[in-house]
Amino acid sequence: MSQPPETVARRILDVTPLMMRVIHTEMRSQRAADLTVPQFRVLLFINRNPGCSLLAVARSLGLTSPTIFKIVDGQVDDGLVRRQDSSQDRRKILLTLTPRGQDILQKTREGTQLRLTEIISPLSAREREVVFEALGLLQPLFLQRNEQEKMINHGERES
Amino acid sequence: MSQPPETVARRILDVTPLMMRVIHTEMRSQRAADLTVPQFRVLLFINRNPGCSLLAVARSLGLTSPTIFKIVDGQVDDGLVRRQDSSQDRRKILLTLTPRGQDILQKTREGTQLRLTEIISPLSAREREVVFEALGLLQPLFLQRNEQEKMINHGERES
DNA sequence: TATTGTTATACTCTATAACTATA
DNA sequence: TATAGTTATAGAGTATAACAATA
Repeated sequence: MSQPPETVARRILDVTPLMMRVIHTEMRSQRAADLTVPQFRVLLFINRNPGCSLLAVARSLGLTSPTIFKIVDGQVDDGLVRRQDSSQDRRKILLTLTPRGQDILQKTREGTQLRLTEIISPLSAREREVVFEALGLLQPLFLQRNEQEKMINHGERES
Repeated sequence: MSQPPETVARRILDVTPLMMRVIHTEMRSQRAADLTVPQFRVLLFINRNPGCSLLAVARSLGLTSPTIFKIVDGQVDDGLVRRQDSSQDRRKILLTLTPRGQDILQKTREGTQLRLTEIISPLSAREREVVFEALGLLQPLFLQRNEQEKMINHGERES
């Protein structure tokens, strides 16, 4: 009845890329305002953490600062993100979403969510409950892992 | 108790990129033979379908032929994939894994699976069962969706 | 010295468009 | 005419290395 951890891990490895591919395709479609997944994630973080720094974004996404710099730079050009100098610590910048950025974020989220809703529509109420619970179990584990990898990288850089 | 489809969809959208990020990082690490996720998926498909054509790979992954061509071309250069001309239909090529390709695929799969196993180790037996069942429910839905999108693209191209 | 952001460079993934060879 | 593979081109994501400004 109960699955060994390796079997569950294998299934995560099989299914996650499939889901990611669908999410990616939907976000690039015109319906969802044509964001890439990393762009979407950056907007999401800034929306949840207005006034955050560039490095805060990079750390939360598990990416490097040049990577985030380029993405944010493009979003500033596109009028989605506002970049201000911090008066507290003049090395830092403060990132916030523009109204347009908020709008695009919401449209993308709604569009993608709608598509995912269609895809899972064959599930019964009980099956939806199972999926919901499962992802709720996985979320903190993978969040924590992202943090740990960040710290490991930090340690390696300094050694 | 039961979650509406939109809530479940939202959670898929929240959690999938987190998992994908961990999978990506693990595959790029030296432990797992340094493949990208698309490279891994190509090797996986050829391994399951020896003698397949380039377009078969592209369709199964939901990507275009130039994209797959470049990935496969690099893998042929790296000695992971063998590309032969088909004697039946001389437009086609036959793709197979070399022993080295099989070896790298297995090492990558094992390494990534091991990392995922570590990450989910806090789960109880019952929780593992929930995760396993949930992903088993999602897999066919997202597989089917990939196929549908492929056909939609086909239709649009011909119109 | 350490941190924050930035620039330079290089590589991979991805798509569209256009092409060749074959059916 | 249609299909399989290829090439050219362009844009986005990603990392490492090196740098300037600030703390």
